[in-house]
Amino acid sequence: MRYWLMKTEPSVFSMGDLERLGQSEWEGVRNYQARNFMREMSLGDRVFIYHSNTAVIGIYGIGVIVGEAKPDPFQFDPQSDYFEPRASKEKPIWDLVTVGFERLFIEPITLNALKSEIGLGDFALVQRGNRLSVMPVTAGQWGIISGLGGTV
DNA sequence: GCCAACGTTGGC
DNA sequence: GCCAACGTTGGC
Repeated sequence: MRYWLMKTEPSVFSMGDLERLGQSEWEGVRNYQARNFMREMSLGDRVFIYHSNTAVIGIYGIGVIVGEAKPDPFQFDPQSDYFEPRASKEKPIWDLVTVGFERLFIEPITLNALKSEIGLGDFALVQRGNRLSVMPVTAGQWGIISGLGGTV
């Protein structure tokens, strides 16, 4: 089993939405590196769910991969913001995975807390200018982050 | 709302 | 293949 982190803007889709729905397809990823990471995901992989562009930025809970990568149907929909004119059903470009709800933290693990944790210097999320919306988390990083709270 | 950092596009 | 221009991300 591997570990990951996925970002979301809570005004679009939040950890609370995931809890309410039980699971959700993670459409709209339009970055090749992020897509390639999604293709590496396996059933049962754990995912930190991170809220960006919000008042309290940080990790709000844990999800689990319940559906592996498959073509994102929104790329075929001209009415969608996620439409991709270069894609066809024969040659899709973008994928999505399905994320299931596992746990909502009582309090988020804030970006500030992650940044001040000495053992997380190599973590892509806390490096300057990082814009990747899907990234791997090592088992060591997962352990450190889990120890920062949230699960209490 | 600002703007630095970054990925993508497209002309050459 | 280079790289300037452009659009987007995301913290502040």
